[in-house]
Amino acid sequence: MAKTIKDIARLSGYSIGTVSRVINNHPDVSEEARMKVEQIIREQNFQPNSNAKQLKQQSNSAITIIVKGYENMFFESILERVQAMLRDSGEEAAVAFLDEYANEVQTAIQLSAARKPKGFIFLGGNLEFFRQDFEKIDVPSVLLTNTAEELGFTNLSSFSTDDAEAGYEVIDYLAKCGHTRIGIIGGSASQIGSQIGFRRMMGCQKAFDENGIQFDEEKQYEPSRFSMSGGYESTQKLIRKNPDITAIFAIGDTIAIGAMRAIKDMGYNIPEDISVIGYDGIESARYTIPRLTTIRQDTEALAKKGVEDILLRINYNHAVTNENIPFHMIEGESVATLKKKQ
Amino acid sequence: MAKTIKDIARLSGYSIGTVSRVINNHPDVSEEARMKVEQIIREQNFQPNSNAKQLKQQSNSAITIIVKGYENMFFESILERVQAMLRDSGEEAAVAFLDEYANEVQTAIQLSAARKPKGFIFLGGNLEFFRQDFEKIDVPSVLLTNTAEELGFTNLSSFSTDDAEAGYEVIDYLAKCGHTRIGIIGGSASQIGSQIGFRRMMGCQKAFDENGIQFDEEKQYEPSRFSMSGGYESTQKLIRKNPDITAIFAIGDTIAIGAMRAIKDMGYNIPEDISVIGYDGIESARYTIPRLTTIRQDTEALAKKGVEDILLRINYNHAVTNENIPFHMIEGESVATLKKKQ
DNA sequence: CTGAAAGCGCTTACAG
DNA sequence: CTGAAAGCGCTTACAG
Repeated sequence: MAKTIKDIARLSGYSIGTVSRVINNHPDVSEEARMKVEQIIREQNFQPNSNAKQLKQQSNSAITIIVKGYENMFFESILERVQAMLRDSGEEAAVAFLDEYANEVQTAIQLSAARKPKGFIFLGGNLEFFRQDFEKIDVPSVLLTNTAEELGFTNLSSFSTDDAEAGYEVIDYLAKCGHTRIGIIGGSASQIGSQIGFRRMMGCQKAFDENGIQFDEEKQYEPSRFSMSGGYESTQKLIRKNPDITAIFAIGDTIAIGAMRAIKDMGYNIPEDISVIGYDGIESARYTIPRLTTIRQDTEALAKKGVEDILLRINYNHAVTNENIPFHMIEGESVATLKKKQ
Repeated sequence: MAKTIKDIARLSGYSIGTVSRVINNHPDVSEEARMKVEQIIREQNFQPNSNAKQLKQQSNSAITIIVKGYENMFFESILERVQAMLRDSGEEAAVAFLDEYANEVQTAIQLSAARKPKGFIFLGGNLEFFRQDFEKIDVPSVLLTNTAEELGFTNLSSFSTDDAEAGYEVIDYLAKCGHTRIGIIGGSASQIGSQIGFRRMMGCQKAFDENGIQFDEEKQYEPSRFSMSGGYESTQKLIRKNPDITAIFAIGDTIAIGAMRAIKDMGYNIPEDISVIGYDGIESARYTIPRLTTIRQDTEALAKKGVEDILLRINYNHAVTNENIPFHMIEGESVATLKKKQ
């Protein structure tokens, strides 16, 4: 049978009020009482009931990590890091996996009502959902891999990669390698600026323009879920529409891995016939055959800064931060340099 | 401001007792009252306070999922499924990632004292740790991917694949394909029967014997963490020790993916020079180039049965179950059939 | 079928 | 410094 604060009170000879004060390190307890109560607590191996405590304090349950997408290996690696860091700080972490297209803010609102989490960490997020409903959330939150700066919420920090800049770099790199017939897969570019994919596309467009390359979104872009099967299918569609394509930019490594397999299954070689470039820099990308060329997002920094920021804001009255984390391109073996046409 | 059951009572014109009965689907409520109360709940977007509920019901905090290993993609896929199923049942899930070699039972004991979880789901586990300390855990628990049958705990179910049988099938398959110089990587075979790797090895040994194939563990086996980098390194070691090897059995797909990359980097082709066969049947294995031949563990069944079992045992007095889930081999493109020597 | 009331284990003004 | 007591939001016998 679990002990309660009442048992400790009885055993120690003090009241439950005093026991509670000892447990919560209140200053106004005599040294004598503190010693005695602590001894009994140790003897009885007593642990306060967190339900009662939280009910009374109107406080809050575990920090909740909301992961958008079941099959996105990039988020999985961040999740593992975030949970481990939270754990090292003595914070429990609840996790909710959501469909990639689900409304993560609605989910957070529901969880808020039911369990009052201390805070939320979003792995991926659609800014439109935040704009609509995030005001209903009043606990410190962090958005990872997308920037929330433009929203201006005072309880939402964000750490992300400069997606436009990275998108620019990818296309510019392909152009410098001599590619002019380039396809892009992944995300849903049509969304009005709220999605990761959109910002990456903006950067791409700039690089197309600067390099004088034609890009017909209708024809050379194919949306895709952030999954291997999504990448596989959208690549098939893209190549059927554009049989003369020489390079594909998959805006997520998970998508890229599906793309590579599709290219192979359609009888082409990578990179001889079609080059592939990814985005994220997940561990798997270092083991594909051929190795994937990709943009490496700094997972450790993303996780570390996100966790530090939320812990600080949960415990103190710190202001939010919106920060871009540097990225860099990793050259693998999946991009070919084309001969210049004379 | 969050609504309480009191607000719903006031707004609906019924008492809080009746509201509570509606929420908990008690039978003795008039249809009329049920409709009215449910309508108000919907209108107000009311969520019961789980702290109060759990306090009253003397129940406990979230079901905790303990994942052994940070980089094992097989566990990641089960984790996502388990969390989603728990969520659909209205159960919150806390997650703790541990190092592959950490003591998961000690971790569970610590978490028990601090938060009294309703139950534990272990993704992977070392039977030796369970034997030593699991008696200290008194909540319903489930071990996934390893069998706990021999331990006889009355609060620990287990669902797993018949590892010995599957190991046997792998080696027998390679033998039938004409392979006689076979290497095995992954796990730590030397452990005394407690580890997954050991049971798989037992099955392998049987197949070696039946097929009259030599297997010198010292020379043809290489331990490895369940990670891509682990697979990469152990494959390098194995091939250096056995340059004439024609097939490698990696006892986890994550390991196998590392192995394939290592083989390639050493200048060999798969499967022409060296065949590779994996274990688990993770999604990534369907996208490798070449596609990985592997043993598919039934992830959905593992997750589904594990969750159903723990929910039943949390709420009722059901007995534990120890069940083997059927597996099957998926033939990919990573195993070559050798010409019979005359 | 419904309401009034006790009580889950805790925290925290309040009074002394 | 300490105790008695109210109350957090819920569930559930009990009485009607």
